[in-house]
Amino acid sequence: MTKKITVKKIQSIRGIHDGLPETVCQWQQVESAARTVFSRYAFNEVRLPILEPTHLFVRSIGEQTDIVAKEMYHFVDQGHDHICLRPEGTAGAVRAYLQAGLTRSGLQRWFYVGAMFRRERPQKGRLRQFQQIGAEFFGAAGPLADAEVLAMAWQLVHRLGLQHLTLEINSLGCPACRPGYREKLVLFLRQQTANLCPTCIQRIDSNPMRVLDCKVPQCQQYLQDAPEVISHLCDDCNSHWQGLQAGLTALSIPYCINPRIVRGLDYYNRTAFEIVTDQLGAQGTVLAGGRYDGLVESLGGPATPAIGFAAGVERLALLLPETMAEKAKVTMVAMGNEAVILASMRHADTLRQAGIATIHAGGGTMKRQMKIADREQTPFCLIIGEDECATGQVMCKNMRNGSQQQQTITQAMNTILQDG
RNA sequence: GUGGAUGUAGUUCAAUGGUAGAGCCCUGGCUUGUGAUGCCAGUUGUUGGGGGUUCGAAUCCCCUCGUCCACCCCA
Repeated sequence: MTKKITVKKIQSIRGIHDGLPETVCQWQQVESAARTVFSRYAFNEVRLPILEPTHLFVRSIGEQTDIVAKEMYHFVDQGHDHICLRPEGTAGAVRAYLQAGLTRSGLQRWFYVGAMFRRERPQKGRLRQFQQIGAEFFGAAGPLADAEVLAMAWQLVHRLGLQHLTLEINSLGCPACRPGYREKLVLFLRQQTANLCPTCIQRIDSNPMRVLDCKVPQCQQYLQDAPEVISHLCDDCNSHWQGLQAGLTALSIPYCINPRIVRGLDYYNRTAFEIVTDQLGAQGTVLAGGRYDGLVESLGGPATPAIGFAAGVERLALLLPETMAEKAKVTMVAMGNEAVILASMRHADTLRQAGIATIHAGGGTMKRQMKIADREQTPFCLIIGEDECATGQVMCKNMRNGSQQQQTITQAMNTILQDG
């Protein structure tokens, strides 16, 4: 008698999911679209660390942001270093750019794909470990760079065949003009305190621009007449803003102005943009980015203009049609003694080396092996028994129409390759 | 961090305090070396986990974990 022992199943961590074949297939579609599009804009891939010093994000993203204040996975390692799992990509990219001493190497166009970590409550389109495709363009100050980067982002979603997406743009001003605007906004908001939600009232002092994208309908109602950044831009910011729009128009990129776009991360200035969908519930932002001219300097480098964006791989994948994992082309069926089995293995390998994805049904009864071929949906079956083995041939069966004929392995290979 | 819904076989779902079941999947069979439909047979569960109430709990209560959705935040 054997006693059945049940072992407690180990589960993945909350909000951290496995990528199984069908899902990964979609991720790869997103990635390959990005690689194709980005390479046309001469952006080069970088692979950056997942672990970074905690301080990097405190300094760049801002201590007051939710990401840093409560969502980072951080810990002290055995050497007493403060380390965290990166919650986003831009800070690490800037750190690497500085560390490599590239500030005098002209323009740098980078992109990356990788996992980011934020300890949030999971929800549709929101995971604790998720993947971002990001792009960063260092060293270009003019609006042409903004237009190109936005165009690249737009081409990415376009290449994925996604419909019903909107590109929204805004300008956040700069350290020269934002304080003046901020004062006007605070003045306006103070007159509305009776009508605003408690969170908004709190934010009037802490971060007044965030009030603008409050989702409470009543707040939005009273914010309709709020002063907008884009009508309070300084001359430089305004000409940059106009230049961006001229660029987008010249490139025939459809966009709409959304003066409510603000940024949770502290380092953004001037151009801010998002590509949004109405098909993902509350998590409608599929790609977001903007200009961050002050970040390189604030991390200890020379003043360097820069612009970038990040796209959520899982969110984009949610918009893609369902896909099938990669299927094999041929099932190898072997009937007979060991010599036959070995011959079938050699044949399978010959096919693979010719670039034909092949699975071996593993011997056993004919029926069992044919069922495997059927389940795997391979369009062809190569059957080898003692007869075929003796004549150096295989039975090549077309599983779609049921026809079959004896052929040499080379002939069979041609038949399969011609099938497309 | 807050709120709502939810958790039963590999999977989709039944079972309204009284013996845990069905479809699909899977395995084998319906004579010899041929899959999809058909027929027959078979395997599968600490009912997420732990406590409590009860003669008796998948069912009621408490705790905990996961999932989904929303708030918040963001990609």
